[in-house]
This record gives sequence, structure tokens and C-alpha cells, in this order.
Amino acid sequence: MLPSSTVENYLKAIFVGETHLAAGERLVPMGQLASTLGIAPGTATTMVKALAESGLATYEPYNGVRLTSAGEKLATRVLRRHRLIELFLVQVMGMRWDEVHDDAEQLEHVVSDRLVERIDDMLGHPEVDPHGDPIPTADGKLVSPPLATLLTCPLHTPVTVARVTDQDAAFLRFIESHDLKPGQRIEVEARDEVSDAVRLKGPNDARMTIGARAASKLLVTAP
Amino acid sequence: MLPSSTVENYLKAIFVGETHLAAGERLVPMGQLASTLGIAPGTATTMVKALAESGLATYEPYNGVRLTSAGEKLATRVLRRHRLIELFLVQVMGMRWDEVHDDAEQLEHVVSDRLVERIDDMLGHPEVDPHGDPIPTADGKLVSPPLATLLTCPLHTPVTVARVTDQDAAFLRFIESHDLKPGQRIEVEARDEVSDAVRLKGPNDARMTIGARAASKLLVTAP
DNA sequence: TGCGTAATTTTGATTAATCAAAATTAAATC
DNA sequence: GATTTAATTTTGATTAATCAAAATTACGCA
Repeated sequence: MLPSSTVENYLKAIFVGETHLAAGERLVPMGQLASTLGIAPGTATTMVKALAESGLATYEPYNGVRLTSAGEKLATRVLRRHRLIELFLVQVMGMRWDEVHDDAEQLEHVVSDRLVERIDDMLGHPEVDPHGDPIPTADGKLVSPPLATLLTCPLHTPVTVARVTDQDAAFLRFIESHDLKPGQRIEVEARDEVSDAVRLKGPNDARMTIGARAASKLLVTAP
Repeated sequence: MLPSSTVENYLKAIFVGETHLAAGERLVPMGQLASTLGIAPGTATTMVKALAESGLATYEPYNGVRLTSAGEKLATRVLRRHRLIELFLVQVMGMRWDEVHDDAEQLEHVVSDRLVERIDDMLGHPEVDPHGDPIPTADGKLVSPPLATLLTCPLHTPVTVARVTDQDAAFLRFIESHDLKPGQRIEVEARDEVSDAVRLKGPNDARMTIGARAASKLLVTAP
């Protein structure tokens, strides 16, 4: 029984939910799952029980859900397709990086393995998508090196933007227009708790100040 | 309310069903619709009533179904996407013409208008897909010049293969391996009712004999 | 013109995915 | 520790799409 688009979306959401878990936590809460999928809480409960029934997830009532290795395998397959498609749409189809997410969200559920591998070949087996998100290998392996954010990296030290963890189009356009896309060398000059702000020196020594919430979405390579 | 994949498939099936109708007929019979969609007859009846309800089709109980102009418009949009995608998969992705149908069948329901138009631009606004099927324009116009088949074209007269009206992979590979793809110049040398056979002279003066059923699937431009 | 066959429609059920709202459980506060 | 609050689960319904099998209608033919 191959998974429906709905099941694939649940698996993906649980998978990324797990990666956002605080250290030590092991289960994604139902409420979070429901809200990232935009469904009613009761629906999530019902569906997760079904996932557990078919061996794709482990469900602990009132505590949350976690993927089994079978579930993880499927989830990384979906992520692989999604990220390869995003990169394909940018590199080959000439679309902007802020407009490919929705298309990829649909296409990821219908592209054949044959087509995905053609895309992978055509792109030269890339390791990351346009946002810097790592692309799982065909056999489900996903390496995501631990990265600092602009809130945690050292001050006055050049770092390279590696990843932008927000797919919102307006945010992505902001990042692009301020030369903060993955690959750019930047430096944090100051952080201020009170004003909730982070001052940066971008490429060409451009100065800018962004909010802490935005800063936390920019991942950079340690020094 | 945008149409579901299922509705799009019904519209497409009715549309092509209409084109296969004998001259003078106006309605696609339910049985035919059900069998091309691979569903039970009762299901087709139920669904077609719903299509009529939403103004996409005209339904005459016991007689059949026909698209309204609204239904036709949607059907040609789906056909446009399908055919552009098939050509894209062959031309850009380097897939074989006999393996693109199934992918296109899925992709046609999820590609955005933006992506379709990118594909159309990239291909230079093509008029036909790899099988010679005409591609509807963005505003729903579809011109399909009346073509002869290898059963109806004049004997001993060079003609050009224009269209292959069967998506079966094995059949398409046969056509390709005998140099009978759209664009090739060929000539019918003889037809025999009794043996149900058609003798052809292909490119490079290659001789071959094919069955009438196969011959009827090869459309050619009048002399 | 009536009868049998074939096509079509109805009927009753099923599955997947969903919601709203009620009921329950766990956590947090006092 | 008792009580309020927040999260979660249950319950009862709904919608889209489907099937199998029974009932009906139309059509060809003798």
C-alpha cells in the first residue's frame, strides 16, 4: 500500500517536528502537529493512530508521536523529492527561490522515482536545496551538520550563511534583497536583548539590523 | 471550487470520448466513459450527474454525456498541461517518448499555471506533443486538422506521419523501432481486407506489414 | 409486438479524510 | 492538595469517490 499524499504530509511534518524538538525530548506533541498541518487536533489524533497501526509511527496518548524507522524512511524520501524539485525549479526552470515552495509541495507527491533520479542526475547530485536545506540521499540518509544561528554564533567573526529555515516568500525576498542568501559572508556586530535586535555587517560592508526572530532563522557555518 | 484530479480525469475522458464519436453522434455513452476511466458503470452515472449539477456537462439519462463550454474549457486546460508536460519530459528531461505518459498523467493535476507557462516558453510554444497530439492554447483553443489514417489515405502516395493515437509503451517502441514516428515520410503500398494487413514502405525504402488495427492508429497528413 | 439481452441507473455500503463540539486527562496555579 | 486551564481524545457527522449487486430501461430481433 503506497502512502497517500496526506500520509506523506503527516510523515514529513512529524519528521521535521522531531528535528525541532528541544534536546532530550522525543515526541512531537499533537497540538504542534495539528497546527503545522493546519488541521483540527482531533483529526491529528485519529490519523496518528492509523499511522501507528501501520507501523510508521509510535504513538503515546497525551504525549505525542515519533516516527519508526519505516516512517522515517518514507519521510526522507518525501523530503528528498521536495528539495530536489525546489532546486530543479530554480536552476533549470529559472523560477525565483521564493516562489518554488508551493509547486514543490504538490509535485513531491506525484513525481516518479525515474523522474526524480533524472532530476538528481541533471543537477549533479546536489547536497542542498536553494534554502540550504540538505537533500537526503536515495537510500534515505540525511546529514545535517549542527549549525549556529545568528543568535548563537560568535560576535565579530566572519561566518557564512548556510541555511534559511523559513519558506515564507516575503521573508525570502527580504533575505535576497539584503544579500543574505546561503553562501554570503557576514558578521554579527552586536546583539541586544532589550530591543530584541541583531546588528549585522553584510557583504560589501553593508550594515543592517534585524529582529531576533528573523536572526534565528539564518543558520551559519561555525567560524 | 477548483476541480479535483478525479473531476479533471472525467472531463478529459469525456472530451476525448466526444472526438471519437461517429459523425452525427453527440453524446458519450456511460459505458464507454466507465471503461476508459476503469471504474464501475454506476460510479460514472453518479459522477456525471454531479458534473451536470455543477454546469460542466450535459447529461441525458440512458443516452450519455457531453461537455458544456465550461467543461470543455477545463478539459482543454488539462490536455494542454498533459501534452506540454509530455513534450517537456522528452525534450528537456531526456526521457523516452514511450515512458512519459504515466508521469504526465499525474503531473497534469498539480502543476501551477506559472510552471506550465514556464514550460511552454522553454519549449518555444510548441503546437504538438511527442505523439503529434495538438496542444491547446492557454485560452483553450484546440485546432486538430482532420487527418487520414493508414487505412484511409491514398495508396502509392508519399505521406508524412503526423500523429500516433495510442499511448501504450510497447506500441510506441514498435513505432519508433520501425522509423514510423511523427515526421517520417512513408507510403502505403497495399491493403488487404482478408488478411487484415497493410503493407508499407518506410524511410530508407524499408518494407513492412502491419495489422489494420495498428494502421488505424497512425495518422498522416494528406498527400 | 413481445421477449430477452445488454446497457444504465439505483440502492446500500465502504473507505479516507476531515470538522465541531463534548468529554476527558494532564499540567499549572494558588 | 484542590481547582482552574490547557491539551488531547472521543463522538457523531460530513464529503468525495468508489463498489457490488439489484432494479430498471432500451433495443434488437424473431
